Amino acid sequence: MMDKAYNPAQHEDEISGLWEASGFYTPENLPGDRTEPFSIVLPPPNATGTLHLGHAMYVLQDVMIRHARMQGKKTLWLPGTDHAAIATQSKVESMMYAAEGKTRHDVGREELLRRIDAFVEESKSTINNQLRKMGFSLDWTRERFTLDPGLVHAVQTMFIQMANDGLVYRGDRVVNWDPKLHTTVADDEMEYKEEKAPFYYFQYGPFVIGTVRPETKFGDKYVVMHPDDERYAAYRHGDTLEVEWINGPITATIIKDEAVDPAFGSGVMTITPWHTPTDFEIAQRHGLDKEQIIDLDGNLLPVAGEFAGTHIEEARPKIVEKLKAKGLLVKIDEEYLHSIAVSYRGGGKIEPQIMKQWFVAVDKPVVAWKGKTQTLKEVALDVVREGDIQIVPDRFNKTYEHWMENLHDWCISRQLWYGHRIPAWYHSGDAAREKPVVQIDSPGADYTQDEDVLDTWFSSGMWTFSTLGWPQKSKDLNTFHPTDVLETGYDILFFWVARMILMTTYGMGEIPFRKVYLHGLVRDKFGQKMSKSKGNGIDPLEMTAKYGTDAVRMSLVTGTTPGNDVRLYEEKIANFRNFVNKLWNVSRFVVMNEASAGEPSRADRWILSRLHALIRDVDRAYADDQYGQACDRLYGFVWHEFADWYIEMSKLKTVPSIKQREVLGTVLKLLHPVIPFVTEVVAKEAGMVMPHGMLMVDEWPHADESMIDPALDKRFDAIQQIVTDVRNLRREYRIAPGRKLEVLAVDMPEEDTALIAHLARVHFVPEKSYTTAAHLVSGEQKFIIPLDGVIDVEKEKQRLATQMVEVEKHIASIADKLNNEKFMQNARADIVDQTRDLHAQRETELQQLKKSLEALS
RNA sequence: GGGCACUUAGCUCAGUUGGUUAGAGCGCCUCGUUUACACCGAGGAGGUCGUAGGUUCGAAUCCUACAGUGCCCACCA
Repeated sequence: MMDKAYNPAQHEDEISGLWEASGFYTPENLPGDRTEPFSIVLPPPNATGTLHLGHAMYVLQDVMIRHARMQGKKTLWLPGTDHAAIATQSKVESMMYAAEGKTRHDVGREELLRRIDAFVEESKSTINNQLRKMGFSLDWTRERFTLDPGLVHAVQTMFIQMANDGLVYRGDRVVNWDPKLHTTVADDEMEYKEEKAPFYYFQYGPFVIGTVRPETKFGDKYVVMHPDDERYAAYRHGDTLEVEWINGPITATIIKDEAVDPAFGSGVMTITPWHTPTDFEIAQRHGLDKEQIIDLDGNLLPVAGEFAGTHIEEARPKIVEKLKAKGLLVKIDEEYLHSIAVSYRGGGKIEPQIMKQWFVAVDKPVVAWKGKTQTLKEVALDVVREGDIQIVPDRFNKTYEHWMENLHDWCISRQLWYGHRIPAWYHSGDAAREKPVVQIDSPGADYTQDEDVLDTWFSSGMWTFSTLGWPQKSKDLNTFHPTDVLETGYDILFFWVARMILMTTYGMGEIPFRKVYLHGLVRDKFGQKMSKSKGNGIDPLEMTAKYGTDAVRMSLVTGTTPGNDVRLYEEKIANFRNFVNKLWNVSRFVVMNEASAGEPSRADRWILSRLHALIRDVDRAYADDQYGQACDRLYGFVWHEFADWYIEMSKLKTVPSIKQREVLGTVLKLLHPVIPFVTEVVAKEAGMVMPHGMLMVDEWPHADESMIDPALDKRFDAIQQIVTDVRNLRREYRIAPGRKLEVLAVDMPEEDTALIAHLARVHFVPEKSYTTAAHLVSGEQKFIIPLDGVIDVEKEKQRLATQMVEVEKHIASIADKLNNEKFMQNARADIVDQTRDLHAQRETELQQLKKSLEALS
């Protein structure tokens, strides 16, 4: 027997168990003859602990998968986790440091990796439990991890293939070095912080140069200015001059380059190619020398002379002091505001360095695509521009293109221990490590492997196909690749989505997915971003325990639109808990009532009309990726059409409603992708006939548009309006509930008046009228302008005149029948006035309309 | 500096191709316990749809400008 209120905790585990035991999460086990595949790979959460509410947005994928499964598709939703090299290693390192005061160098590579593995195992199991708890229909038999042997093999294969094609190369480039974490950091793993810092102006020969970082200036022997700068026209490119500098005289060379902004400072600068990307580019353009000034720990090198070995922060004021003593300090601007780059993860100040690193060449034409040999970048742009990949919402197309167009070669080596170790080997005789041998196994005893690991996005870039068996030509790849949708947050469009497109078009020769659906960020009560690193994530389990998984799921789906942020808070979840309970009770009512037989009533035909309109609208919403709208529509139908009217009507014994079960069954199916638990429970309780006894694999309803009857819908709108009006009338004039109220029937079929009579407890007096007396009495009279544009103005006027007479008559008649003092005195005058006003208003409208119609013709 | 989005009820937000009276939930007020549901029902108050122009018979919706908010990208020595 069904309880009065739905208790999620009582059912969810059982239902989960049922689903999993069925094996239907695995496509091969699905019933029926399914040929059309539908696949999604789960964006792998980082194996760094637990999931937060941001991850709960995965629910959209479950909605898509469950929907497709009910449509009879061969559905695969593949789960897995990401080793997230830098995030995981730094998390374990900091836990280790906090607990034992040990660093990775104290325990060594092997022990650290052992600890990380243990931590990751625990994380994975926590994460998987959370995913199960959310009711996600993931195929656990295909679970993957980016460091699984198969995936390691795939990553190595890809690296080697790219190296052979010349797409992966080793070179000296400026990289973002994090002196704290001792690794390079990707461009998009940095963030900029505003900082106020003293800006120093120094005399450099005849010039004045400005800098916030005097400690980098030791080796500056190039002085650069814009070629068109009139002030320095006397100096020619390549001229040399002697200048007095920090540690004595130096020979400076004049360089003219357009990168210099003449309007900034003096329009002259000296450059430090080793530690500034822009300077590096200038140096490359002119073939200038580059010299390292700062070491990897942030200490000054011998070039600094007396300052060698000093940390830069410590050295800076001393250098300024020295320059001042030499009379080279011109002035200091203390209010200078500039932004400094810090590492996303560790928060260390980024120090650009020239280092030997591995790169992916994005501008090298080696990718065979659509019969042409193109660059990685060109292909990645092409697939989006040509619509092979659709980005939802499409405004992100521009963002994507802009980013892709400006992409530089991608640095993929990281000085970490955890991750995919680079399959490159150096001979002991090659001290400079300039001739790496790229292959999986060691070429021999004289070789040592590269110590670095790959950027974690290198392996996650391969996620759609490495998980399906690549480089083997597996059956899964054949069936499920390209995947149908990639659903993820817009915040990792660049990090991940773009890289998947680069890697997959090259590696597979096909797109990774047909559609990218980007959701917004889930923000907390205060609009704060819930992020992996900030640790302000809310535990989804807490909410599911309190309000039920369905309520959490629905509150994440309803009211969300693609690409827009979602704010989630407890009241919202509570509201959907109420909805779930409403559905439960509607079902309870239906189940408790014997199904009646006979001819469908007008109410039956109405609810079926509404139901099929609902299916149509939900289908449209799904097709347009408007999941929020689908939910909204379902919410409204269940509560305000099915429960408030149809069920209420069915309580009147005189209005048989025999479609209760049918409607309920359809509604359960439509709601199942969003709120799978309660719908599954109710379907069982209601004894619905389902394949394998499970709603999960039942058929998605089909919208029969011939069932939709707009005239009937309109009629019922009117009926509902009249009932409401009459109820108001009753209240207004304090007519006792027991007392019958007589109103005029208006061009209305017997069936309708009967319904109104019951719902509003009125007695109808048949009489001809333009509209209903109930409308008139409650002051709700409205004139509808026909939209077909065919209006007989004279006839309409005539009609209005007649109506005025009728109105007077009606009012007299109603008043008599009501026999109510107050009504007699007040209402009568009011209504007559009101009707006159409307009459006048209508006249004006008609004149205007006439004019415009004439103007048109 | 470049780009994108947002601005609708007290709060959080829907409103896709312009079209009857701009919606929902929460909150607030009134009434109500008729056995599906108080995790409820009936009703109500509350909106110059950021501002100013324009297009149109008709604009929250399209166009222009402006203001405020948020985000992304780039970054100057």
